[in-house]
Amino acid sequence: MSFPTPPLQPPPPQPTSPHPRNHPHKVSLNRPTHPRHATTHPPPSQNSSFLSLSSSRSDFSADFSGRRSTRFVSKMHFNRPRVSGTSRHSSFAEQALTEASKNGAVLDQVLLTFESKLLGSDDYTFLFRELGNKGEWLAAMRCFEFAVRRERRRNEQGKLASSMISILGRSGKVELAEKVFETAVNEGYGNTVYAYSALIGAYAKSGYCNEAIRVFETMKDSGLKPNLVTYNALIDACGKGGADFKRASEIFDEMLRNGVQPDRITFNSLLAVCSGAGLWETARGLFNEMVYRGIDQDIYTYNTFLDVACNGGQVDVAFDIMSEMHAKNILPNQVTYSTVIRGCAKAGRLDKALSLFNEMKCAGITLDRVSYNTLLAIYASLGKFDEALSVSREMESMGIKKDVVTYNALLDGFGKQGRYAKVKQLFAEMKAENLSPNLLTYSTLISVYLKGGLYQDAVEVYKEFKRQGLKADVVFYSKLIDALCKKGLVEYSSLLLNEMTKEGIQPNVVTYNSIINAFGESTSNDCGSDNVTQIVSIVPESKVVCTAEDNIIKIFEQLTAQKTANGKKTNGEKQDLLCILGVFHKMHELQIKPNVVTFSAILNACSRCSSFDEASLLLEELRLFDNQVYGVAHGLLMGQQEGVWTQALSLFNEVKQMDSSTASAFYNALTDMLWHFGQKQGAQLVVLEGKRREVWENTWSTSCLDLHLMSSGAACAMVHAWLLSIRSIVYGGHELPKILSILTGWGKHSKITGDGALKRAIEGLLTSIGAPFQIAKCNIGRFISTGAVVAAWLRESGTLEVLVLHNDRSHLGATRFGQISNLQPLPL
DNA sequence: CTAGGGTTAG
Repeated sequence: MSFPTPPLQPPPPQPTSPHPRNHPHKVSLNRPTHPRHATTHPPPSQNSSFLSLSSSRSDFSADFSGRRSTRFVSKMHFNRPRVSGTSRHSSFAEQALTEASKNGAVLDQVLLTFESKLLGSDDYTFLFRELGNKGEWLAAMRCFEFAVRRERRRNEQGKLASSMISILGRSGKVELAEKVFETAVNEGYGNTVYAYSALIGAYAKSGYCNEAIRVFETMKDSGLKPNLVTYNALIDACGKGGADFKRASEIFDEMLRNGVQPDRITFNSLLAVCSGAGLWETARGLFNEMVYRGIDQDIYTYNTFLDVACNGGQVDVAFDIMSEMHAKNILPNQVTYSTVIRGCAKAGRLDKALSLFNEMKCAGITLDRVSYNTLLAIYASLGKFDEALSVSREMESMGIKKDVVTYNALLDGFGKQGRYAKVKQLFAEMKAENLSPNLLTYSTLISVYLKGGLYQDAVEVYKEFKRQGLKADVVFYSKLIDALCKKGLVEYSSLLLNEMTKEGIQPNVVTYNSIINAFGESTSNDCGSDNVTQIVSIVPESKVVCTAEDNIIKIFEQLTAQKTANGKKTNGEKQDLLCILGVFHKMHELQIKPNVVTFSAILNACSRCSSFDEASLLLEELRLFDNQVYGVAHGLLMGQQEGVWTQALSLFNEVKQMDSSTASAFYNALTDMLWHFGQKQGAQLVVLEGKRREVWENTWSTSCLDLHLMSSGAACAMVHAWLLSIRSIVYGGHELPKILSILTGWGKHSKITGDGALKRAIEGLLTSIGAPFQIAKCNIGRFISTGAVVAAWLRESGTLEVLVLHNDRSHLGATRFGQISNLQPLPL
């Protein structure tokens, strides 16, 4: 057995209509936002009163449910004190708080002293809320219990319990909140809408959407009628817990059916659901719906709306929204700015991000902790360490101490540049400042060390991580798996995959995409059969009896011992491609929905494969999973004319909704694959479509062609198209600019970093077509020529012929042979 | 009951 045979029976999904909804031409390219664990969901509701929103250009296809990663929980701000309107407590309550806060104070005594003066539940609520806000849970709980015990009236006890639950919930103490709730119910004062709503809110804050819904059902079963606050809390839980929009809209529908009118907060929370799910179009629909219903927008609405726009890569729209805010006199605050700035940075518009910081300062908005960390992270990720460190100094001079986020950004930045000494120094400094490294700190460090081959350091950090009692999550493991894949150590990554599964942590689409990427890199990697078998045949139950010794430590120590484990050479590319099919099946089995990144990774693997048959076979097989997406890739590869292009355009529309780097990766991968297999005209069609949709910024002017963000295949196709357009300028009787240049950059964006593949490909292309360009003396990433020389060349008789591209293959079946012809063609 | 910041795939 040399490689795992992929299962032959077709998987359940029907190629004809993967969409339950009404989009016959809709392509099911799953967008890469917020990967989640797979869970199953009920079918879409038929009687959605949200029809106007969900059936207009909806982006439901993007949303294949499940829980999202822990990052959303860690993102939440606990301990944010509540801004209360009118205070109902007496001055005695404040005195009691002062007394209780004194050093050495015994709370029980303070409570007894003030018992006669405190005026019932409002005073006690004030007291334990303040204690809770200070993080003194035990004191808050004792105070609450004291208050409940001395209170006779049931409804007052109920008030106390609801307040306590919501205070605990806001601080992330969800278990304590549960306990208070249970006790309250058992003792007969917890069976109120308020207590239930508070508990739902507590679950919401911690991202436990399913639990919130479960409690909601229990509440209805016990005969209580949910009110506006209940529904709002529940929708909030959907947003925080990563539920899909469908789920939230079902709650919304139910709310309407029960005659509860949604308010501003309802809509703000619905918008937040869109933000998590990456549903820009839906968010726009909601925003319009608010206007239609006469519900005023506030700063929350706008900030959330901006967040959705930025997450969807719609930075220009974000600017429009900001001007709308000004017009409506809803003034942007720190949240507004840090949201949009981050959006700019994500979209690669750094100049704009930095100018927004200036704008912010000019507007008199002082940078806060988040703003500073955003700025610092931008610099750190660019490797601009002087600037990053200067931001951290400015931050401290403003009285904001560096926190874990600051350090994590610095560690990541320095680590990515291989500045290990600096990494170690920062890590020590962080601990010296009494900041506890968190899960992210550890995964960053371990990944940095693995990538650098510093396995011993990786082990040390991992051991420390274990000593801290932190629990690894899917992101933690995925990061390490990716690091190992990047080192070409697929077999070690598969051990980690096994290990995480045994620990009960399900891999997600990101985990698998890392692995698929590693398969593509076949020449430098060991993609031997054994590890692949492991990857596709993970069994949930533990095979190894796990002793006190941690398996990950064993794996890392093995690495340390072997040092360079890039051993045996693979049996060839054919095997790699079929391995991908196996991985794909495995993903399907685990209900992990592949997305556009999976698609790009697979196409990249095809581009590295010399066999057309293998590539087309793989794509054809994958049509069984997703005929629309892989049908386009396969159809273009086969040179099919009719039908495919229409479908391709609809695929491109889908991609256009995604952020620029996702979109360009997609176009790069698809064009590369087509170019690689001689479908050059097809490649050019795709690349021009990408250009038309501005996937690569500023690619094209008469005097300069900037290819630095493109893959080799895309760039080659683009060069042809550009030269042809220049040719028509010449033949139109116009002058060319004095200097023409073609930028390839330094290979920074190449799939294999720093190898200059793009530059070499363009150099080869220019030579082969006889284009008179030379490498510029002052810039090795630029080819130049003069307008006159190029014009003369373009006028030569043979030039047009070399510039016009053709497909090696056209029409279905023309070049089909071998096993492929034995396969049934699938309906398109 | 509502808003922004560090992490994984390309």
